[in-house]
Amino acid sequence: MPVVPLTAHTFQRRLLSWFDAHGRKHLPWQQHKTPYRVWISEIMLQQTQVGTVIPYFQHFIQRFPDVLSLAKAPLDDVLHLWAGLGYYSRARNLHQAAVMIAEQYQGRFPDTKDTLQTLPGIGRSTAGAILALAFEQPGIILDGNVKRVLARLHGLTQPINDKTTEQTLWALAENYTPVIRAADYTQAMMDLGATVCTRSKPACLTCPFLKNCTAYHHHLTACIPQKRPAKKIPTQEATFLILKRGRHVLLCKRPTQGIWGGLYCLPEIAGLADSHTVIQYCQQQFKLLVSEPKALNSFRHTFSHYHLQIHPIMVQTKKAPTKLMESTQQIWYNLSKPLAIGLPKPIQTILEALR
DNA sequence: GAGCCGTGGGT
DNA sequence: TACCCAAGGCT
Repeated sequence: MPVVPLTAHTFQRRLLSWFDAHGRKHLPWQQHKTPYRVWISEIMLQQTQVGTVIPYFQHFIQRFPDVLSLAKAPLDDVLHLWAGLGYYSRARNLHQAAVMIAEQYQGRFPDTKDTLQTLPGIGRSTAGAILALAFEQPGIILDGNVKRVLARLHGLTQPINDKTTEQTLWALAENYTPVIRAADYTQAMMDLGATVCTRSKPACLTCPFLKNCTAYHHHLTACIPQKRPAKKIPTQEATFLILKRGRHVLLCKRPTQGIWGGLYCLPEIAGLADSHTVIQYCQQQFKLLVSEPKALNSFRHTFSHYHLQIHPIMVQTKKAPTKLMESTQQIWYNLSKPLAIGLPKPIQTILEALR
């Protein structure tokens, strides 16, 4: 039994019919749809699951309901609402893009592909998504969902991240993208990938393209998309210093580049530091005399490209904070009155335990 | 262009 | 446990 061929027009018609019956239409960013809300959701959804994004989206929109409110806000406020979501360059880029829209486009959201792609954080696929979802233009998306659907439909067994495979997929995505109902089509492709053509255990028997799917007919569904060779990630160790003065804890702002860029963190000593090293460090870095350090339970935090074994160690000081020591780079964080700043997830957890 | 950039859920 | 990877983009 051969695979039934499919024209672009038939694909569109059947996908849209499926969407009308089974698509998602009640996600928060689909209500009161504006380019701004679509943009925020698309950035949050980069490499992040829908269920994780929803509460962040609600809080973010409540605090920054439009581009101008976002542009006017301090970056620390933005990072505060982003804290825990990860990939913090997204938040920094979002803020910078909001400033650009306010200053260069008079607060009017850009509506062309090329202009959108000049904004930091918006690449080819996100630009296509915004065009389609917010402006009903035939923007082309190629995210993980679309790649999986198209690769299976066409039986592409090559590694999904190959350059040539990528080009093939963009061409296929363009071929299928309709001129009308661009928003529904785009949402439908993502919904099909997210709810039917899932990575594991796809619901092929409910798929509108069952008869047309090369992967299904050749029993290749489980092999497509082919997973890239897994690279093992290294483990690093660091000592995180919990430097307490009464109800205050010392936090340092991290540099913009690198992990947790722009967020506030506990002072960090590379490797596993012993008591003597910690006392010496406090004296040299902060001019503080501290009590005998007390090591807390070590735990592991995993990033996208390495593990970090964290060794928290607590010390106390009685010295009053000086004006010299308080700066935007270095703050005494009041455990009883949390500031609106960005804190990495493991730091949130540690501070929470101290409350 | 390959490495960098977070976190949580699924298996 | 360990590994995969999710509505990617930037350098």
